[in-house]
Amino acid sequence: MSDLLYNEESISSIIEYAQRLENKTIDEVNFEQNSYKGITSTTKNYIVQEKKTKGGFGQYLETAYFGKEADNKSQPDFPAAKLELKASPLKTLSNFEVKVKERLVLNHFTFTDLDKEVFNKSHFKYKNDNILLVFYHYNKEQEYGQMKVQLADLWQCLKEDEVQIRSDWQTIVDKIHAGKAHEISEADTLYLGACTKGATKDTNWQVQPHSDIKAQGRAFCFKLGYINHIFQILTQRKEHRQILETRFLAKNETFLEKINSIFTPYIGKFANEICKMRNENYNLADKSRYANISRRIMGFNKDFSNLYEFNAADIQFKTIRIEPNGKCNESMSFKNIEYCEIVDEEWEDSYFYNAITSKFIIVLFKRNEGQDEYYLDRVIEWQIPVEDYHYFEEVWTDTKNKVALGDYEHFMKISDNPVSHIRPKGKNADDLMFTPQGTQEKKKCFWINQSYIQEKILNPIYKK
DNA sequence: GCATGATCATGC
DNA sequence: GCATGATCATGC
Repeated sequence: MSDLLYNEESISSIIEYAQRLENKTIDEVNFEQNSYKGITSTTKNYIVQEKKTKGGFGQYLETAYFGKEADNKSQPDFPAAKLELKASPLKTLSNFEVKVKERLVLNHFTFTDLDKEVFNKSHFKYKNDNILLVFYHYNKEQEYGQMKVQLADLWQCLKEDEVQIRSDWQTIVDKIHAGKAHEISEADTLYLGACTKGATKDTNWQVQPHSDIKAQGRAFCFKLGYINHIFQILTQRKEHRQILETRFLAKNETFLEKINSIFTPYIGKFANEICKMRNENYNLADKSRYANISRRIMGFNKDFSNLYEFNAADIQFKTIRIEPNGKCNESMSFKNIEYCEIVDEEWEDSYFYNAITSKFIIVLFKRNEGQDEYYLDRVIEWQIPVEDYHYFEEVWTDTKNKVALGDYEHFMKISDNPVSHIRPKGKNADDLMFTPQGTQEKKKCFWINQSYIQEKILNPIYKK
């Protein structure tokens, strides 16, 4: 007890101790501190680093730095301070932007236990009220003690985002109450998710209280978009910047309510009329003009980073044009594939998985028979049905495998899969991106098939 | 008519 | 300069 370099009962003492790691590695700081105290050897039983596993850094942090026994207890890691310790790996993209690599897995639960809980006395709240997040640069070539820590700070999810976290928690519990634990999806919720565990996914089947159907065991997690948002917020607070702190929603207001109120004045108006009303330029040469009108109405900057809730929930904001017969002509594109990234990703931590399990808000512009111009028809919410995820996974896995093999010519086509395909998406055919092989290839991205958008989004609304 | 490849204004 | 969110153009 007494040889700890921090006070176990004090959140601020533990955080101060954790922040000594910032911009350093665990081994560096341990060495400095041991030298200072004149300690030449240690009796602490550090984890032997044989094989790097998921969670390995977190265990090393807990034992080698905080001097604790790694355990699986259901209480927070620092019980006296009611503080949970979590390590979150970072990665650096090809444009040098630093992003969180994986969603953050929190406590596991059984459906039977969770069925009986109320939020205020929930195990989730008990364990995750105060989380000390340690963000570190994951590098598979390095030992845990050599990986650089970038940021360590406290995140109090209920203090920051109580309404949404409560609502997400309740959404998950309500599915258990309804005997639908087997239908739980990460797309049901915005910040807090209920995720399956990758490795044991196919064997971990559990009973649920209100149905005989077995369901995959799950854990709470901060969805990838939310943990990235937390990382941005904490980084900005550290730099005393406050860009992201403006809330989009009033308390208890839903996205759809807020969005409908913003769009109401423009419903039924043609695109050029909307621009006139808003004193904006209407440029027919702009291929994204409908999307740009929608985004300007919302008051976004490009990546939502001025709108707290959009950023936190990683909302997919899309605009579709609909023809007089109720059809759309185009597939839907996503970000370019980072060839160097995808080969190291796992499906459930990939950008594309994150996108398809996010909420979609879709602005629909429509054209009637005899009209040349599209008018703003409505704004809808949508999410991809969980039973279709495996199709997206097939396309993603096929793409990852082909990139790993250096085959950039035979990605899946629109006719190869009912939901998704790969297509070019660059400035032109000379717009290239580096590959793991060190070569450069045409920029391409995942697309959701036009036929799938037609069937799942448009037919339910426009089919006569 | 549709699948596929190519392209472009915008905003940061 | 570049990613984004799309639409356009071509050829079968």
